[in-house]
Amino acid sequence: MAYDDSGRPVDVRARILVEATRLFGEQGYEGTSIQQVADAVGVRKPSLLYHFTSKLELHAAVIDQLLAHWKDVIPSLLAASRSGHDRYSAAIMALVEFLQEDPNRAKLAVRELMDRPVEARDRIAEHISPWLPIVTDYIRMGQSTGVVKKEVDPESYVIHVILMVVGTVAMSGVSSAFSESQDDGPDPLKPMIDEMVRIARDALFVETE
Amino acid sequence: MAYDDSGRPVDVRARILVEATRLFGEQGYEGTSIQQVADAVGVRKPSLLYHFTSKLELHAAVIDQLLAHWKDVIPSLLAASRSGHDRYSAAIMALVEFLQEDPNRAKLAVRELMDRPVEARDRIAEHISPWLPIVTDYIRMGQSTGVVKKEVDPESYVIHVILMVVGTVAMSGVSSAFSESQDDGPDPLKPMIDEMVRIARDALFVETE
DNA sequence: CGGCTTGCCTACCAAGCGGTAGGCTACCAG
DNA sequence: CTGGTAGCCTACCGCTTGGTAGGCAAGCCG
Repeated sequence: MAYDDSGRPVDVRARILVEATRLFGEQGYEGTSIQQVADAVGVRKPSLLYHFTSKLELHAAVIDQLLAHWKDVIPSLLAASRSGHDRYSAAIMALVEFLQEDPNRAKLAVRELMDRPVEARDRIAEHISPWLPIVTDYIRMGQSTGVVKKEVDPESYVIHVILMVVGTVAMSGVSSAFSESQDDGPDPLKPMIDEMVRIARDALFVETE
Repeated sequence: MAYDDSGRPVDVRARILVEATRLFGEQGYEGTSIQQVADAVGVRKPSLLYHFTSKLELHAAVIDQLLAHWKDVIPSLLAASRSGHDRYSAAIMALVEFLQEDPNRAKLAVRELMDRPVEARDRIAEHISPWLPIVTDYIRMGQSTGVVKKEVDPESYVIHVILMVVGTVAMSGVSSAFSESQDDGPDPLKPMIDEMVRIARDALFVETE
């Protein structure tokens, strides 16, 4: 894919996808008109509809692209999480950073889960569930070697961690409502993310103090 | 407030609020037309607009009602969580049950946080933050008596737990995508909720095995 | 050259949106 | 009985929506 001087894709179709992802994430599918997307890209509405014959097709393309991104990131996360506390934390941090690159990814995912639960469930079953056993098997292995708490329900645990990460990034816009005065600094989300990693770690591994 | 034989409010205004809460939760604000709400209630659109002079006012009323519910529930949760592991778990369960009564409460809250982060932040600061110190002070007290882990960041911890509960209920429609075959039974969400309570507990209290 | 395809455009459409005007009925107070 | 108000209605408004028809310039290919 080609990019221009300011890092945006030259290809109009790709630029439409970028703006649609952003706007769908910020405002939701129903809250975004294809006119808005066209304006953001800098083309007329019928030109947009030349590339994506309907709003629904545009939506499908946005989701496909998001899942394609996931497919790239997941294997590296799996590789990173394969040994002990530190690398496990690093894996979660990598997921956080992937989502924080563009917080609309997280928002978009959350919206999708609420707006189209049935379709979202099917897409999860197709694209994400296949690698779930890799993680849960590994957790069970840790349980048998005594590294991981035996009370952990592997499937539920993994889902909760993912939900917590996605949720935290998606709601980042409101996090400052709680920590009243200390909202300065470059990354006001950092204490939240640190605590999240700690929760996930403490709930998984047996104490070794 | 008066109710008819099937438990629905007789008062039209109250019935509009019930249906609007449901539809805004299921489809979002932009995804719901006042025509749909009117149809669900069984009145004409202008009749609805007689009770709420605009769609925005209807939305504000729905959110107000949700917050009023919260205000009733929070004190009982606080009272329940005041002593040890078991009652802490019970408090989380009470919150889960409050949200599960009508899952659209959770969905609505999540949508609000994403769609209007600024306004949501203000409302949280007004209605919910006042209660936060009560919980965090109690956690800090537990830290000084050695019951609660000293690494816990009280503010972040509480927010994560709330986020996890609300998120789990809001996404309940897709949870069955992961646990493939065992989705039978009366409450398929139960293992998820049990694991959530365990995560929250293990991340808070020091181990006493 | 001539024809075809690609990519973007102007102009337009029916349908649905949030909201208003104004009329009708039932009730309640003077 | 009379005037006012509450509650709901039919009819309508301007505007935006997703989507279509069709034209026009540029480039590719025989």
